[in-house]
Amino acid sequence: MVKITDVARHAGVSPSTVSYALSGKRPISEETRQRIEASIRELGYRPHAGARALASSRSNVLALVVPLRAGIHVPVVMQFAVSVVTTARRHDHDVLLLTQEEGEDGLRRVADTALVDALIVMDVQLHDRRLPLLRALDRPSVLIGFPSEPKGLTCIDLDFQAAGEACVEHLAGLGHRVIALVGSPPEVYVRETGFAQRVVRGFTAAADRHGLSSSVHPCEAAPGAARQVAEQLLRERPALTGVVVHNEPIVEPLIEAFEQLGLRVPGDLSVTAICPDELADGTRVPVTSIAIPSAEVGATAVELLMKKLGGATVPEATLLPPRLTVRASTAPRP
Amino acid sequence: MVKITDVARHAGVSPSTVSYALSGKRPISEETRQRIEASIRELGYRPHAGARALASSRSNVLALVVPLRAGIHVPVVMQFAVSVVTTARRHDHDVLLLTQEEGEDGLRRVADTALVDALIVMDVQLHDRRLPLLRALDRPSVLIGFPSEPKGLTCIDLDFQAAGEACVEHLAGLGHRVIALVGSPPEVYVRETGFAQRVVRGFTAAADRHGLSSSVHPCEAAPGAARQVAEQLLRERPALTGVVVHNEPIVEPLIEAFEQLGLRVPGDLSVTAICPDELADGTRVPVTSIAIPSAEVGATAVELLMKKLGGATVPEATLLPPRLTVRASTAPRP
DNA sequence: GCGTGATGTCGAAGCGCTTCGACGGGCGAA
DNA sequence: TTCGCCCGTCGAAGCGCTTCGACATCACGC
Repeated sequence: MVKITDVARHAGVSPSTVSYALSGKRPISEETRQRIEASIRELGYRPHAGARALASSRSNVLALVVPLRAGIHVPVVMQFAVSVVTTARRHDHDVLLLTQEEGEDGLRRVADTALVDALIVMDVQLHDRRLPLLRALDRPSVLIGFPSEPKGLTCIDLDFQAAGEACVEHLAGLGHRVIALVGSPPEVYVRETGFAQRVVRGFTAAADRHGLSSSVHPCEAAPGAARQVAEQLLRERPALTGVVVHNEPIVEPLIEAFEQLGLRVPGDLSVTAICPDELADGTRVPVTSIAIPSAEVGATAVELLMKKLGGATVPEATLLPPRLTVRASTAPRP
Repeated sequence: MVKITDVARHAGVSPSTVSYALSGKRPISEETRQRIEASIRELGYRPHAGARALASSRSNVLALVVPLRAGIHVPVVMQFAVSVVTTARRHDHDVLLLTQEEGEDGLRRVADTALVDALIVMDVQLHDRRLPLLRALDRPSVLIGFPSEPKGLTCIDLDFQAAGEACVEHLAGLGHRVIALVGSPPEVYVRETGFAQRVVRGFTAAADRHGLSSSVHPCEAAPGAARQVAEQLLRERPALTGVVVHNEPIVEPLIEAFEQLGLRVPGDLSVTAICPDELADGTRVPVTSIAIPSAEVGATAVELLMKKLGGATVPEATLLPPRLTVRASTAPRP
């Protein structure tokens, strides 16, 4: 293994000079730097990560805690993770993957052993058990999702309430007067994941504001359940012309159910969804939707973390504004 | 931060004794060990990862390189990753997440800086550009998938050839005489990913062995393409009664296409697939399938790596036997 | 001509841990 | 009784890097 002393000798300088040339923490003459860089290339020098971490008390590694639970849309998690890794690399950091399963002990472990400099925690619940620990830890963290009490933490997510509102605005703008929200499975609300309730809140508030008749319907993430909800809606709310779906797996089945029940989309019924773009684009009738901007959330989370590592203070809450993409599933009220 | 000298002082022993008590590399009297463990608990001691890595030249971190490419079924990757993390933790290791995008430089970087002790590389192609590097690296690695020349490497994957065969055996056992394989998109074969060809080979060999009439049809991963293939099959091979699908996204669309064309599954047509169990179970007609055992592959990959790190030699090729689960989509020939 | 402040470089002291050689005491074999 | 050996423990020497203080050099203003 070639080490910093080898480079120093080869370049005719002291090890500390090499170190400073690499880190830029002290001025080094252009000429010396050139010589050092040439030596580094020639010898193929790579600083030892452990030694660096020990001496500088910075590992240049971020922890990413991913959820395992059922009901989480896996591609979104993956996209998020990839975006975190990519952005972290841009800041010369690597990413350690942890699973929810490891729980608080896992967080404590990687933080206390100085394996990581900072943490990103996905799928934060309203009353997440990890919150006290995250507040107490001596390393910065960023949470994806909003707990009920974000004081002292840094949180980021899509603004789900605004997303719910935006869907309603869009439908209202098209003249719809009777609308429904087909939501996530009941357990998601019980679990207090926050974002599901926020959609409901935004949906209801906007509907009220526009004087629309609205209703909310939790729904299991299975095609059969979608069919049932569709039937129920036709039965109980025959004047319905607008639907907002916040439940990835049933977007397509729900539309099909409506069509099999004789409603054309968007001819008789307009449908909008809050879901990843790939999903909205991949259905037979492309769906007007608000994207889950997982890549953007991931990148922003890393940027926030970098600022915190740099000693800057960042806002406690970062809400990404929803962006609605109009596709083929919505039309003016018939 | 509490360090090993603090523990040593508190327990009335020397730092090296604490170290040996922790690592078990030298005998320590039961009594002393007890005392040390008590001190560790009381002080909340956690060894510094960087210091440990520096002194022992073991970071206890594994690199996991995940693919990004389109056409890869994301949930499978995620499931695999989770399984790797879980198994690694069981061996007191952590997992660093790398993306394919980083390429050879990324591999070299984490290996040369001693950030990781070993590597797991997913989605290995037949003529993967990373192979020479992996062979040359001074740390062990395990590949998921088989290159054309696995000499000097350690590879593991589902035995896709046997999987193709098993599907045919199943259909043949049910009396089917005319069968077809609906495969992956053409570019997958061009890309030389190996596993797709292996399925074809197994399929064809088994069909020949049983004297069945067989054909192979690459297919894009889109519902429209599924429909086209279905029509083509009905037109060109009217006696067809058995189909093997190796293309996750179109399993369901293909079955639907057949049914819309007037064929009942499994009444008129038996369908088997090679796909994740969740997918096979989630369709309207649950599909008889051979699972992609991602969790098992991940766990086994880690175990192999641990053996290699322990100095043991492991087989170059590990092929996981296919397991066929009979569901509702196959029946005896009408 | 001299103090002053950058500028560029060096040497040495750690960072916290592992590991090697050494050593004292107890035990069985001779 | 003595020799040798194993067991349990200690001290010290690193592992490869960063960083702090020191120092020499040079340009500048007065």
